[in-house]
Amino acid sequence: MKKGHQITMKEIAKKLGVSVSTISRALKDSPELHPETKRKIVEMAKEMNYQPNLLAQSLRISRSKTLGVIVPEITSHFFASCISGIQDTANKRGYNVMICQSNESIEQEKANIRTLVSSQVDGLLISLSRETNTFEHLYDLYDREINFVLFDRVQEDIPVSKVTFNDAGGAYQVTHHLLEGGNRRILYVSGPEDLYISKKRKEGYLKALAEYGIGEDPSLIKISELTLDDNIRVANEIAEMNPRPDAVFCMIDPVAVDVLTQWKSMGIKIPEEMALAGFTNNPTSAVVEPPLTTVSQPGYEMGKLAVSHLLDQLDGIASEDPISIVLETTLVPRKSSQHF
Amino acid sequence: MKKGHQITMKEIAKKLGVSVSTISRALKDSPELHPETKRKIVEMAKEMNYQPNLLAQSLRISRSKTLGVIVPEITSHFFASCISGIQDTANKRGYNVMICQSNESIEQEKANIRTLVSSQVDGLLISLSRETNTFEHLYDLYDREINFVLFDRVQEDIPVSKVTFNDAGGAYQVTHHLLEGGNRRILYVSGPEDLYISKKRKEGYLKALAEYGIGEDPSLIKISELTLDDNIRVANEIAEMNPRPDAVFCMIDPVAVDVLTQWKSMGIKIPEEMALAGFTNNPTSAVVEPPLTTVSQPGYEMGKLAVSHLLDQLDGIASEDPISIVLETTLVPRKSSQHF
DNA sequence: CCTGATCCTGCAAACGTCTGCAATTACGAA
DNA sequence: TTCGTAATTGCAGACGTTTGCAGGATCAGG
Repeated sequence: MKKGHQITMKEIAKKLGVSVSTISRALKDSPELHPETKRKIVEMAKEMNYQPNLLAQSLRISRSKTLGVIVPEITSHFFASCISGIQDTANKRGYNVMICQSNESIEQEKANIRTLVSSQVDGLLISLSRETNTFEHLYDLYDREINFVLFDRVQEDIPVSKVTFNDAGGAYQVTHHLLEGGNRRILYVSGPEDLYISKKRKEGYLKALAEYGIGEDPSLIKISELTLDDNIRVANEIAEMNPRPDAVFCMIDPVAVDVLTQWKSMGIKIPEEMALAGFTNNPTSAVVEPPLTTVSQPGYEMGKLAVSHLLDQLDGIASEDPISIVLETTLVPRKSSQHF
Repeated sequence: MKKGHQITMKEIAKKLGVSVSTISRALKDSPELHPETKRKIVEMAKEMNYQPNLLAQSLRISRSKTLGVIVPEITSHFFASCISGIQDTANKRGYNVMICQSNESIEQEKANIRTLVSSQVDGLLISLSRETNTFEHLYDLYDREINFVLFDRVQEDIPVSKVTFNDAGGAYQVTHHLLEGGNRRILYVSGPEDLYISKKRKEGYLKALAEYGIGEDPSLIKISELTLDDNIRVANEIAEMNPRPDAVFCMIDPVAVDVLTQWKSMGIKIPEEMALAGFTNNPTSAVVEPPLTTVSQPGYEMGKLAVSHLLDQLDGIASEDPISIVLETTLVPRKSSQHF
């Protein structure tokens, strides 16, 4: 199987004895062309199965009609949903999408940015990696006036548009729910502390506690590296606490699921012995036993909004000033939190 | 924020008072250049933060170093894993990847092919949509000598390379496992009959039965459209059967999970009343209660192999003759199948 | 029959890069 | 000093499109 050969305008032109410019005009339905000529060309193009060379086109008009997307990992259901929303919306508006994953590595993230920029994408949608705690590469994009929008895992200070969930609000909802259920000693399992969502969700957690007159108790905050091993470590540590907390709120569902599984293997009964809750509403959370109380974040919607705003910026519809879009989350109460 | 401006070779050339061709040669480390000139240029390029315009480059050499990927849906964990494998491997070999989803629609699939071809991808990796039961668009690619490889959801007759799982083998494994467990009346929940995997898995199911001297029983085969509603319908139908089957083997995990959930809500005990098994080993299957017996398909590996072979073809390393790579699956026995 | 307008089409340059070839310079040897 | 050769650089055309401009044809009106 050899390198496929694509029909070009030149070949259509030769076949019909007209110039390439005429072909070009015919195919974009220019009004300054004789209808008959146009008809013949369009017909011939279809017959020869002509497909425009987007590369050449992009080069000429210096717009690629392509967007770049960088997510930490595609295999996460949440990010996959975001991507899905981005794709569908971008396609509807005539844009293609190049997707990269940083695999939670800042170096990979930088490399992704480089290739996407080299590929002349018209704009970028970025969700930062876990490792990303320095932001020169983003400021660099900013300085070069390359359009981009941050979503979900954002950096707050940089003056570009961002789409986030109301993470603090979601954490507040779930903590409040646990408090209402009668739980008072509520433990928060956080991710690494410099993560945007770690901070925000802790904020909401503390706010809910405060409303019940409960102050921050360092012994009721644990930090996991978010790996399976570390989640198990945390689960074990909690199991050994004396007294144990009434309830445990994990920053993300996978942690809660790992903790739950570990506890089940130790014979700890949930929710009888402790209440448990997560965050994100992964598909998994609905089917574990007991079903996991969590907070739902519509990823598809987030992707859609992020890309819509980026395209509005590119098309000059949106104002040039960066905005911050905050999506609300919804509490999904399930059996795992029915402790009392 | 205005359209970002990229540094070009021309600007470096002007700044240094040399020609563009010299810049080009310096940047690709041509040996026919004075070392000193080369050094100066490379230095200046770095200082000005020059990034090559991949579009122009691709146009010039008529190779885009980009591959196109089409999957039915990104949000499926299995396909996300494939994509991940494809990405990592492609990047390692200097290729970029454009990902599209067909959303299980043949029209979308065709549209995806069109845009990817227009984008001058060097090759395609395609997993067919559920709707795809006509294949002109693939033969068209073939006729135009565009390299592509089919994976997972393939069409058998078309003379291109394919990467699949031993679906029949996997179904055999799981059916055999159920038989060994003492089950005899084993019901198979299939997907739409024209689907490649529906057929293959049925094949393995029947083969295992045959080895136990059991023939095909049409009343023990149900077909689901693979939607939630239809899975529930099937679950109900099975529940109402009299006598019920000993065991149920679902073509894919999500069906098994839906069925399980429905049965639990009806108070049917699994595996006490019936054994249950799925296929694919989704993350969900490990955490449902009871954990679901299934067959694991390493998607990351599949993606890796598919893209490796495609790149080998492109680079002329692999023979031009299409090959068929078949990956073996592994039985993952869990509690849901411990009926007797 | 002339003039001007209108309609249609082609020429050529441009987008940014690569590369065969020609041109220039430098250098050593005779 | 004069060549020949090698080393270094530039020119120009190409990849496939798009588009401003100019040119040719046609036509109507005077």
